[in-house]
This record gives sequence, structure tokens and C-alpha cells, in this order.
Amino acid sequence: MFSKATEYAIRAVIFIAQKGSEEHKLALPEIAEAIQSPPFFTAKILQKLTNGSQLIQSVRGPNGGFYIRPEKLTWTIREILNIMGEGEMLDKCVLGLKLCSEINPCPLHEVYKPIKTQLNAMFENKSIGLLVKEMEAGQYFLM
Amino acid sequence: MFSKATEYAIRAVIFIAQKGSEEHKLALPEIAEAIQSPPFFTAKILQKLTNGSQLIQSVRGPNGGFYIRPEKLTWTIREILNIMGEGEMLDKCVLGLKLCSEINPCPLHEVYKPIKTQLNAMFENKSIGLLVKEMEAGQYFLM
DNA sequence: ATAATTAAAGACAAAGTTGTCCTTTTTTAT
DNA sequence: ATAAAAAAGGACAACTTTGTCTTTAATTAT
Ligand code: FES
Ligand code: FES
Repeated sequence: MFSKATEYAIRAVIFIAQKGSEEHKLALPEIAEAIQSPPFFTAKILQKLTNGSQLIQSVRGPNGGFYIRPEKLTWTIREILNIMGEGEMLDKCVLGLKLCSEINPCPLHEVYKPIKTQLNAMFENKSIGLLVKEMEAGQYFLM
Repeated sequence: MFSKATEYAIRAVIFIAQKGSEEHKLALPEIAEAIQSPPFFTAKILQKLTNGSQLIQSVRGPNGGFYIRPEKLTWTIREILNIMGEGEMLDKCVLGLKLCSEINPCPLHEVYKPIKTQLNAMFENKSIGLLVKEMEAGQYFLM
């Protein structure tokens, strides 16, 4: 459904939100280990998440690492998808027509429409903070 | 959601089923034109659909082209996905965990599970024949 | 039989994805 | 101040996807 980069991005953000803080930053090797992702590749992805939107923060030097500001916990998976450039996927036609719409529907449009609505709801309703809370309540995994 | 190749494959099969027959085979340029796909690339995809499974038939030479045997109209989109090698996508974890299961669920598993069930139902319930019938009843497009 | 037509097959190229490594910059601890 | 630690940034390689083109093989119409 998503690229490897986006999968790693989502898992990394959840892990950073769960285990990190400004006082206890997480270093790259720890993050990559926790989500079972290639470290150098993960570094590139984390840069993308810090650069423009500053969804996560990074600090260089000893005791440096990554953390997420509390106010960013209201952001949702959808925001991560947007940053990673896969946000449009949630608007697209399942058969690849240029536009998914009522006026030019593909043969699967009727069935797919309600599913697409649920996909959108899922990614827009699940905030990072909520996911962390759910992870603490139940038994969930990132690898 | 799917690769370009798979999108073209599904659209091509539906078009061939709708407009072609053993008596009136469809040539490559006509198919590519109808689904707005690059002709040479489409040729490769159609070979994949004829080779092992013979989901579609091909005949070379003058008045040659592609058509689909009536008995294949009961096959579903899922079969096309399998042939194109994207069938596993419907079993996979949305966050890319090695296995999507109750014993090692990712934080999105609970929400995604019912959606995945509907995706699977969609691709397994829509047979090629049914899609053609629906296309003739309503106004649907392949480009 | 011959020529025309059409898909099959293979070679190739451009672009994107995934992944690795090396150097630079920033920051902290001493 | 200096050295160490950590991310940033850039170069690069392997692989996959997408797409194009050329040659070959099969089939049909004449
Ligand atoms: S047009 Fe294909 S899903 Fe809406
Ligand atoms: S484990 Fe991630 S969707 Fe089931």
C-alpha cells in the first residue's frame, strides 16, 4: 500500500513519540533497531520529517537525537503521508484513472468509494498521541 | 495502491472482455488506445496474462489479437492481482510488519482489519463477467 | 507459395526506490 | 579550547518499475 520509506516513517514517528522526549532524545541506531529498519536509510527519512514541517525535532552532538514536541502529538498519520508525498494516494482511483470522480467513474468506483472513505478516516482520525495511548493500553508492535 | 502494470492489466482485461470475442479479436493498438496505456508496455503485460494462466487468449497474424474465453469470465480481479504478483498485498500489514496477525499486531491493525476484509471482498467478489455487465448497465470508464 | 499482419521475445534506456557509505557540521562534555 | 558524539548532507550503487524499440515467429489472406 505504501512505500518502504513511508512505512518506516510512520513506525519511527510512533516509536519516537512513545519512547522519546526533549529530556530523553533517541539516537538513530536505537530507532532503527526498534522498528527494524536500515539505519542510514532511516536517517534520510527522519531528515524529511524534520526539515520543512518539523513534525519531529533533531539535535546534533553528544546526547543528541530525535524527539517530538508535545503539540505535534495531535498530528495524524495523514500528515506523515503528506510529508512523505503519498497523501494523494487517498484520493486516487483504484484502477489508476486520472481522476476518481462521480462523473468519470471506473468500474470499481462504487465499491471502492466507501472503502476509500474508511481509509481516509483511519489516517485522519489516528493522531500520533492517540496511537501512543493505544499502544500503552494494549499489546502492539512496531517490528 | 497498485503498480501501473497492474492497473493497466485490470483495465485491459475488462476492455477485452467487454469489446472482444473469438470472432472479433482486439489488436494491441486498439486496447492501448481504449485504456490510455503505452502500447509496447501494454504488450508485455498482456503476455503475462496469456502465458501461464491463459486468462486471456492471443492469436498472431492478420485478424489476430486478444480475446477472452467465456469460461474465464468467472475469474475475479483477485486472479489478475495474483498473476501480476500483487496478490500478497491483500494480506500484508499496512505498516509493513513482516506478518499481519493478531499475535503481532501493529498499532493500526484493529482499524485496518475490517478495511482489509472489505478490500479482499471487493477483489474476490467482482468477477470479470460481472464487471462487464455492470459497465453495460451504467456509465463507467476505463480511461 | 508469397506477402502482409500481428503478437512474442528480447534488448535497452530512463526514472524511481531502496540502501550504503563518507564527509561535514553542530553540539556537548571535559 | 579540545575532543568526542551525533545528525546533516551528498555521493553513489543495486535493484525495480516503467517505457521504447527492434527482431523474430506465427498466422492469415491472396
Ligand atoms: S474512479 Fe476509480 S475508484 Fe473512483
Ligand atoms: S499487523 Fe499491521 S495491519 Fe495487521
